[in-house]
Amino acid sequence: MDFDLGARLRAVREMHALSQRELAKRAGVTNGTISLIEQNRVSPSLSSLKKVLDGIPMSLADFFALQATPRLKTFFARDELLEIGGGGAISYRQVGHDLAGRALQILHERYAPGADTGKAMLRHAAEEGGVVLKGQLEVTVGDQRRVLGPGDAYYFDSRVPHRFRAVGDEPCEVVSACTPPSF
Amino acid sequence: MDFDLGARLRAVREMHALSQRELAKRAGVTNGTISLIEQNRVSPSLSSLKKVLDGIPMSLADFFALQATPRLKTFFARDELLEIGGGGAISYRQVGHDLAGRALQILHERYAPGADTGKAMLRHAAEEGGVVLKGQLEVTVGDQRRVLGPGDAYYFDSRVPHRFRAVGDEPCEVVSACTPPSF
DNA sequence: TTACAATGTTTATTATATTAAACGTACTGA
DNA sequence: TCAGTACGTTTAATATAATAAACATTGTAA
Repeated sequence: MDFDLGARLRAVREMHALSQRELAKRAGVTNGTISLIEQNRVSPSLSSLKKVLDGIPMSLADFFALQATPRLKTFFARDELLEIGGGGAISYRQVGHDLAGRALQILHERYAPGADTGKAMLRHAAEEGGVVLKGQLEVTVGDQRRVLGPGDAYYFDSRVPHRFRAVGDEPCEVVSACTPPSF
Repeated sequence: MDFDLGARLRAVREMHALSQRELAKRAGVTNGTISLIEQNRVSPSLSSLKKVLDGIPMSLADFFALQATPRLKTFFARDELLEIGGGGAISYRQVGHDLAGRALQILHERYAPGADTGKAMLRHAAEEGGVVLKGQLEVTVGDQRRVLGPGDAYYFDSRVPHRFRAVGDEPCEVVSACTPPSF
């Protein structure tokens, strides 16, 4: 075997918060069978593996498709987030460095008091949204304008001209997402 | 088994213009083994099936993908996820009202201490990411697991089974985004 | 026809997977 | 502290898969 069948089954089982005995009961096999499979001490018959996956439930196709999934970097520590506008009035921390081919761009944004994306109102394709965490953010989309506070959010077609501006005395913090990446 | 494994193997073998003996030789099994499998008179061990497919050659993922039925309604899987973890332990607010036709789904999520999605979801939505704002969130993606704190983030292919769990004493807060199902 | 080679199938034996039950550990509440 | 429970692991017995070899059929060439 060129992949760790046991480890994969164990990962999937634990992901579903099932004990070996609980899964065994649902699958109609014994807990010992699952234990031995997870330790790679046996190579299960397809009928057994099918029963076990039915108990989760997961299809054989999905189970084996997991090995074909290319693994990207998944977790990012705070200081690993790419600082895009560092030092300026507006700074961005981008979730994921290497965005090539990715379908989403997620940003943790900080606006200094009074910071403004400017009047240019960049137009990029697709859609965009975000949640305000701290401070007050004035959002202008087309002819609509509104000041958002913590917990407020926005969502719009980003082909419409738009603009962000931090108002008030304190810094403003936002998490936003847009698709596709516009950089 | 809810599908005809033997017939599928036979079809694949004949498609490649291989005799049972020729394939057996390449695979390192006996011709009898292949005959019995194709007649569904045995349920092959995974090690045997793997050897046989290697002789064709074809991956297990491809072999089982042949039976894969297109998963519709994956779009609603997220709602199911939230219902399961619901009852107050996990609350969320979706940015925007009607999700239909949108390119992005953005959620502001709050996990009570110990709250757990408890389910590994398989979705057709391509990618997913988020930023932790408060508390400690244990994120499991495939067989990778990590505890994230404020400012930390995650990003992954959401077809991989995944799970979120709030650890520690304080509530956990996250803003996440994912691309919609691809039909 | 005859002989031969290649095909898929079947069978007795051997190897292995699965079961049922026991085992060890850790956690929990009385 | 002591049961009681749930967990993963291990082991002897049993069920099943894999092998090696024989069997049956078909097609082809001498």
